[in-house]
Amino acid sequence: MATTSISRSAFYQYFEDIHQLMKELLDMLAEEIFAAAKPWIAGVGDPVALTHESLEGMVHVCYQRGPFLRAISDAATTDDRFEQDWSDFLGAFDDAACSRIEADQKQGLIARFEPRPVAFALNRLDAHTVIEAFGKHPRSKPEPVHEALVRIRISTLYGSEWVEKRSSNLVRT
Amino acid sequence: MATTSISRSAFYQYFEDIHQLMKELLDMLAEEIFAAAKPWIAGVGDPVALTHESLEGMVHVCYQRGPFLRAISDAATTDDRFEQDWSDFLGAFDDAACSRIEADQKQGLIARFEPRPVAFALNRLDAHTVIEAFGKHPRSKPEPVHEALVRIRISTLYGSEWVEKRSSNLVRT
DNA sequence: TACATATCTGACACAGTGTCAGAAAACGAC
DNA sequence: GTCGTTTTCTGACACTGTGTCAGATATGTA
Repeated sequence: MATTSISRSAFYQYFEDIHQLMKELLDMLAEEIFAAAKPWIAGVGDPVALTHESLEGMVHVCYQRGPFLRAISDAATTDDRFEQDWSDFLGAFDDAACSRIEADQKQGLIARFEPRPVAFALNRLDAHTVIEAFGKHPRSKPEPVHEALVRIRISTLYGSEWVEKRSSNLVRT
Repeated sequence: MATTSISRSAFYQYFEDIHQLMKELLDMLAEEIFAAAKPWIAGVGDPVALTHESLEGMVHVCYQRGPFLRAISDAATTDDRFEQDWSDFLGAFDDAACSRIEADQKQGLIARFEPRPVAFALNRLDAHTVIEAFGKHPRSKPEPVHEALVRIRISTLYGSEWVEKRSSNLVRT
């Protein structure tokens, strides 16, 4: 508040409390991130390419909004109510990733394993990697982060042979 | 303090401040976790088996100490000094994982990619998966978490073919 | 100008963290 | 036991962050 022109009291006329401020920021960010992740979540076509595309969008949004993302994630550790909101946000991604993995398993594209713990772990991977890499200035460069996330997700889900194939294709074109 | 028999003031005779309390807890936990992770970090032999062993130990320790781990991780988001301590702790793992990946790349066991971002991402994966899975009661079961972390790390580093091979071996024996 | 509505502010209350002088307890010598 | 010394503990205070509220100020309108 010290850096703004209005008083602390005036703030409470626009937001019920700090929790609600963070909640609205989270909702805005969630919308952007879901939109970016949509290709892999709901798209049709080569799932390896869709993974690449979704992670590219997700990394791009998080690179831009890094400090917001970090503030939101930090707030989740101090406010009991907001912790639930943050958990719901990540949980929605877990559900979506789970569904996609199950669908691809039925098509024989992904090996048969319990999807829930792997989806959970991969989502914590993405979330906390971008939070730590982009949350504080100076931020990491987005490209190496994107490449690492793509490599890990594709190796885990579709097989490591697709990682090198894809990168060599990209080099040739 | 309300749940203890001593006063708040007495606490400050044993610890300089809350930061120092968390720091000592972190140091204790770091020792346990480093010891558990040692096989893959510094061991010789089949790296796939060593990965499995290290993650088993790490998951076991974190399952037991989950609430402590979570408290420590949460403290890092509110205390500037402690944030640095936590960052150093994770950074030490990044360095160790980086070295191991580079060594295995020289031996041709791991594909040639930039090791730092992948090591960073895999460590955030492990850390925040166990924190969220084991940090709050009721805790998740450790076995599915371990299996997911093993699957992801082995697929990413040594190739996804080793995941199924290993699990089929384990079924037969 | 006068009234009504919208917006803002200072003062207060309460919780969390750290400090400090002095009280209480433990110990040792006689 | 009773001093004197050292260790340990406590209540009161100071400072910061969060939220509330009555009343002041600004804005719009007839």
